[in-house]
Amino acid sequence: MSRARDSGSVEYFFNSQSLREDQLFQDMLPEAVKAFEAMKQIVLYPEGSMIFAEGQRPRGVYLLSQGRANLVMRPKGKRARIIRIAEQGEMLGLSATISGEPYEVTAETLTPCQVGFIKRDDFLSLLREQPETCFRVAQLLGQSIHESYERFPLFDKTLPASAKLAHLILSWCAGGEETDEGIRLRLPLTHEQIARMIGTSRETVTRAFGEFRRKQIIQLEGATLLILNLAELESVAKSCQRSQKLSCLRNF
Amino acid sequence: MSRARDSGSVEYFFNSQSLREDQLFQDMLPEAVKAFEAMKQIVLYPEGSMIFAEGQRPRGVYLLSQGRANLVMRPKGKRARIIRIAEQGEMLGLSATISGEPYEVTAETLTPCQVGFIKRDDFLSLLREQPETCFRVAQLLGQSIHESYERFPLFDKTLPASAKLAHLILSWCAGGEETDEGIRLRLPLTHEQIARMIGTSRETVTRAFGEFRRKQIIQLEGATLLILNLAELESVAKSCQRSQKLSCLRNF
DNA sequence: TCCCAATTGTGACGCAGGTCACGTTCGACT
DNA sequence: AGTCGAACGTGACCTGCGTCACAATTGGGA
Repeated sequence: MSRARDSGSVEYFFNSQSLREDQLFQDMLPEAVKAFEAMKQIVLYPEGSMIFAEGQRPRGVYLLSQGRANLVMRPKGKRARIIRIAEQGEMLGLSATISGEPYEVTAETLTPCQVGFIKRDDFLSLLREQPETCFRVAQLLGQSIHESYERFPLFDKTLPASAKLAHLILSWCAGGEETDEGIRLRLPLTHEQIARMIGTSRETVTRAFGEFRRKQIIQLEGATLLILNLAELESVAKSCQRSQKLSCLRNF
Repeated sequence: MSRARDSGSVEYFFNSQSLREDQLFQDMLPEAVKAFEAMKQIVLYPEGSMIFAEGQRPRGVYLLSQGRANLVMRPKGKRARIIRIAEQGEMLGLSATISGEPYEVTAETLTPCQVGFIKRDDFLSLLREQPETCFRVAQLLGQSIHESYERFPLFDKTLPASAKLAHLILSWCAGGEETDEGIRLRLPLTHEQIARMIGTSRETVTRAFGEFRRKQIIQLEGATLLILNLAELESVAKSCQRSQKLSCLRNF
């Protein structure tokens, strides 16, 4: 598929900090880790295949050990909304597996993926046998809730599209590389994908990028993004929607 | 404040099913419940006061035993967005208390409230002592994640306002009373509050209600809402945004 | 090297809905 | 019953952005 947007060892910056397998293993007793590994079975998925779909009864948790996957919601009849892009090391389907509710999102592989799978029953009984692990999982779920609230502005209708794009870019900065010109980072996403992450159209994303470039806020060279004016970007992100121009004028 | 919108024994239908104290107690060992109760301290909040604010380091969990509270996010400089209205019996601040992340939302009392409070350290050590409770809490968090994804359409910009209102109304139906005319339920919210739940303006809510009434989908008498045509309401909720009229016409 | 499909860039147009400005109705309290 | 503030109802206007259409790049494979 496509141009060389994802060639090489791309590192994503805006992935989940919490739902990572290593987050779970850290602090875990060695034998717990061993039991965990023992019940894990490895499955390979080709690019573009579906790991699970929203609405399905939860079969268990998936550990994305290799590859990258899209987490989307598809309100029927509409373009799928990208909730998040999951990177290697993440656990998928955790909340559904624990609560027994259906999977909330659909996971589709963006690259060939190697995935570890643990059946729901096995996972639950492991949690009951290992209170430490169970506690850790509860913490991870709590963090994951926190992260979804942080993503909230991206879904907020009342923000103008440029503010949402600014928000998204800012969320990537953490993983960027500081230079004396500004923060430099790789941007291995098409405008189309970005549009589906912030709930807008491809053209609007293109135009917003153009506007940022004109304002010297960012600079683009291929898939490399250079943030020249972080402060201004932050102010755009906050820009509290519609111009109050009119109200101001009226005061005269 | 206000007209008699909330006089009498109002029952809300669209509250959380998962973050309820009784959900937690169910299946809990009697002594666990007792330990739980023992560390709970009761606090009274007058109407309009704040229980906790988004961004604050978590002090502990709050059990809303009497009264009603607003959970809002306030992107600074903008009208607060109502995430959910919490009813008596709900636990607030659970995910933040467990994960240690700051509270994600602000909780403000809409009526005088009686609230039980458990300090974070106490709560955490209780979870470590009682694996059963810990497991139960993890399940509740999972369910709570599921519920937030269900609320997702309300935040989706691409849906027209009327569809989001329809969604919201549908989420109330579960608690309604079946009659031969349709589902009857109390609607103790102002248009302004509803607007802030679906991210639109007060006027738009008023107009959407008017449209539903004209189409004989609903009927309003004071704060009582009668749903005449459930099927039509569902179809409005799904109405997949912008009219494709133009594209259709072009086919000829 | 050339070609081609996938991306990016840009203008034109239309409309949903935010905002303002009013008028109307409701219900609580005196 | 009269008053008054809150909530509801409605028209006018304007803007952001979705959509369509088409041009200009870009980079990987033949």
